[in-house]
Amino acid sequence: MSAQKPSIPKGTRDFGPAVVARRNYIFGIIRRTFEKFGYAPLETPTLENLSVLTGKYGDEGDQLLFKVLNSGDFLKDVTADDLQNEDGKATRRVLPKVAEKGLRYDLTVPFARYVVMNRGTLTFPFKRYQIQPVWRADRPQRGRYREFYQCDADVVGTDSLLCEAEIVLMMCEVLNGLNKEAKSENQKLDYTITINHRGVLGGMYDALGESNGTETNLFTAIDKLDKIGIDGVKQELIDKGFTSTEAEKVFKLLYMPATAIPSSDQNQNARQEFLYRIQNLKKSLVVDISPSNILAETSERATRGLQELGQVVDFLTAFGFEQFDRLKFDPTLARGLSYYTGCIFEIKINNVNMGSVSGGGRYDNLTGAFGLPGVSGVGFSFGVDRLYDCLEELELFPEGAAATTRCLITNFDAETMPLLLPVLRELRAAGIPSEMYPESKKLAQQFKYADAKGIPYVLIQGPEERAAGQFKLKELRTGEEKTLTLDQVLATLA
RNA sequence: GUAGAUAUAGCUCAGCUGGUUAGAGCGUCGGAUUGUGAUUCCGAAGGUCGUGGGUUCGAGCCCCAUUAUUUACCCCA
Repeated sequence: MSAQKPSIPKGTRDFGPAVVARRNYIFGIIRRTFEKFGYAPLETPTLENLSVLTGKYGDEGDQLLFKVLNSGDFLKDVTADDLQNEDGKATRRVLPKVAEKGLRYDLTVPFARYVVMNRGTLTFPFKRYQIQPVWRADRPQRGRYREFYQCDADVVGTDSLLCEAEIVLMMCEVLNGLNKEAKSENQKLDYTITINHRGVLGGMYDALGESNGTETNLFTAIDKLDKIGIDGVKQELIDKGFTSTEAEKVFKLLYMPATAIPSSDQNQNARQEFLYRIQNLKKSLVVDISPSNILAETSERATRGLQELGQVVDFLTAFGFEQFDRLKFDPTLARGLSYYTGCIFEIKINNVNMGSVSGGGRYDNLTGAFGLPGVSGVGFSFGVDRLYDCLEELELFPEGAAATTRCLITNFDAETMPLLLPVLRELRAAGIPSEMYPESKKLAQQFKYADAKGIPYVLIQGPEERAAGQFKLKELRTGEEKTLTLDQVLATLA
């Protein structure tokens, strides 16, 4: 029997020590930001009941769920009739009988489930963050994995747009934090936070009047504007049942001339531009709504959406937010998840070819699916795996993030090694991560070990040093060697 | 689900029009240096060329199939 070649499922990865250290660096910045804004940690099970997961992400989402086969005789409830596939629905019939659990697909739905199950004990508004892996049975490709981490922060139980404003603040704080290590300006993550409102999108649909195309088709088509261009979107709209007149109308609404009130304050300019665009769109929507129809109404949801976007900007201004140049209003932003109802967010890194590294939005009725209607929530999520790929491409990781051990004690021979164990204890007691090389191999080998592991210092006490009651401490980076007493060693390494 | 690309040493990849014994760099191991890494010099090990068929006097190279990986589309973090 030949040994099998080991492998891991596609779309999954091992994380070696150096990678884990750098991932923890990212997690740390995100976690500290969430906590600074008053979010409390939550963890939920890897497995959820399929009844919790299915139907929350649309038909495509259900397809991407990893289902877990029941334990034991998982075929015991399946009948011969179930397996008849003349109608092509055998899979649908059999699935609930053989699998009742699945891997979580995101962190928001488990959170909603948790909120409903614990509504009696929670204090609202409830702010929680959650950093855990999720699984999607997707086709892996650049920046897309089947197992990846999400870092969610959500608030439920308040409609206040302060939450939306704070999401922008947290997004900036995390990305600014990640840019701290940048050695030059063009090494930084050049990020843009895009914001839109589902009401604005809905208002555009309303502005078309009676149409054969569906609202969802309109949203997903214009979301692709930056990818496939005006003609591409137009074609897709027509394919999906819109008339070319309607398509033209959509582009008329999206067309927003740039404002021109230049001043020396870039932050002020960006803020003005944002507000100007909102005003502009508001006018367009009103003017263009079915002028021939006497019963035409100004779309209520559009008005509400634009008003809320303005409110978010006002809160940010009052807070003293100074990065309006990072915040763009983009009426074409749609985002896939169907449960969003209010503001929606997305972060793109402009100088790295990567999908969005963060996204989120408000959902007015997420807990409704679990029997608790009328609770509003808003939240967002960072994709750590994508952020990692971006930082790596820009070489933005701090040096030494990978090293754990600070000092290696060399091992001369089996007899004297135990005599140095008290020294090892003292190093550790002083809070210096240290290790003794476990075998009495030749020194070259032990030095190579320290070098390969990125250990900065090697401590030596051979017969000569012992006779003098001293130690030799070598700093590998410089090659410098010093003969020191133990106290001096501790002082150097501390 | 749709379309393309790739598969050769532990890793990254060369390999010409199909022609003798399969190549490099890095890494690993040994030595130069029996108390010193990285750097320098010398040496060694390491291959069923993804797998299975076919064409040919002859296949790493051409053809077919298959598997794996990967990129783009759809969708998404």
